Amino acid sequence: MKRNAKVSTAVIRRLPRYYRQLSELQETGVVRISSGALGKSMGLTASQIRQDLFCFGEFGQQGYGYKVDSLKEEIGEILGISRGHTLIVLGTGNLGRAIIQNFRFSANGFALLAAFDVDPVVVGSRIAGVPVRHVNGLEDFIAAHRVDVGLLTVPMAAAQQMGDRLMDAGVKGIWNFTNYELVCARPDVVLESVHFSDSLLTLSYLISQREDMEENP
Amino acid sequence: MKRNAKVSTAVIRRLPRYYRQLSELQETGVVRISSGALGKSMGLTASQIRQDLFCFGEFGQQGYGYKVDSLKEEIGEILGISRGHTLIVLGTGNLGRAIIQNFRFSANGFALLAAFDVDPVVVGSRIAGVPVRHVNGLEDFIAAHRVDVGLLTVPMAAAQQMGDRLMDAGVKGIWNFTNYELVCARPDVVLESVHFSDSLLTLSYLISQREDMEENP
DNA sequence: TAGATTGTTAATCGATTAACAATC
DNA sequence: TAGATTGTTAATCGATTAACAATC
Repeated sequence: MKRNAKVSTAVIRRLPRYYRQLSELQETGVVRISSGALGKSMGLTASQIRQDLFCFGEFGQQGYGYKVDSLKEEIGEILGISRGHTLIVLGTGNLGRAIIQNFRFSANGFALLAAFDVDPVVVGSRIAGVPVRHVNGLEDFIAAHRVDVGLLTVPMAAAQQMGDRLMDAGVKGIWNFTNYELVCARPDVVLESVHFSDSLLTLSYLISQREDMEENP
Repeated sequence: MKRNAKVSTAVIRRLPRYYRQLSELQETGVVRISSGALGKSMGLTASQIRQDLFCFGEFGQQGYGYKVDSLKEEIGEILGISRGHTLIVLGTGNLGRAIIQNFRFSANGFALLAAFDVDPVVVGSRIAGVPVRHVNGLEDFIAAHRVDVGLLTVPMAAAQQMGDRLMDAGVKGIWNFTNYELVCARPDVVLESVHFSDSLLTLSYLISQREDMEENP
């Protein structure tokens, strides 16, 4: 790795896309790829890709391009996939349960240690092998284990309170799936939110534009 | 509305956030807000907010600010919330089921008409009141009803095929929750993807940066 | 070698910020 | 009225694109 100084969020947000695209190329059996071809497959320019990678070092060979395997590996390293990150899930409602059962945490370098809930019916059980504990024991658990991230799938009304407890207990990041705009005062905690409704409303806007265009062409 | 000519995606992505923030202010009983205060609560500058709104018209009053109610209403209108959009869900696995049961479609101006699956066990049943039909009848259903959006929660391997069927059947947009990078050749169809792993990997990167900083301060 | 493609600097473009007259 | 805050244009900043020497 090279300069790294102040990588823009635009670049950071593209890194996972590169990683995903390279994984798909790898599965398809593609061994090498040029910045031009990679860009075309992702809707980016060759320049942009070379500029993005330039933030982190030199990963290609002149006249040849990039080896899919090793570029994927390098980007995975940059993303911290091999750092052994851990997380816990707060809230085992439909969404929490779905994520626990479906999401390939290990493919993203995360180990899911436990889930937490208040419902006595689920506390003590396991979901896809993951033990469900009572939220009362949250702080003790975090103190006893290294927990990097807390995933929030609690009801909106409980989001801020649970987020605060996670931050106070010392997690490094919060992955927020509630539709609540979490307030995070601590500069040492990273907040990443997945807002389904933001996504759907964006789609709604774009569709509405098309509808208008069809009316007044 | 005023000029509207070429609104950048950066602005479009902020519109749902404005809408969400204004909704929260409304619930808190806030009646008026200035661009400065709204910006502060969202981590934006006053200038940026005024510039964003300027794309669509004049919604405030000099010396006063914006009425929370009416600004929310206006932005909702821009987003197309009152257009009576409709959607169907493809795939009633854990994630599809969770979204059907939890997501407030109507709060975002969408009506969920039906879900589709191949599993004979669920076909014919209802999930949260939504009828589950067999995928074989997909095209007939879309031909018979107005379906604006197809939500994809099918297995990754089926994503492209189902996406193509939706596009061929004439939906205006696809809301993709699979981790597959859908290829959308049609310029008249809008593609919006929610990639959980992109989000987690971004978080992973940012956490890793903090970890490095703590090692070499 | 010749052709291809990178790494990297410079030029362009677009988005954000600043400024301020208009006006509530 | 005086103070506040908008709408809107101009200035700045940052991200994307272009260009090209280096080199595989």
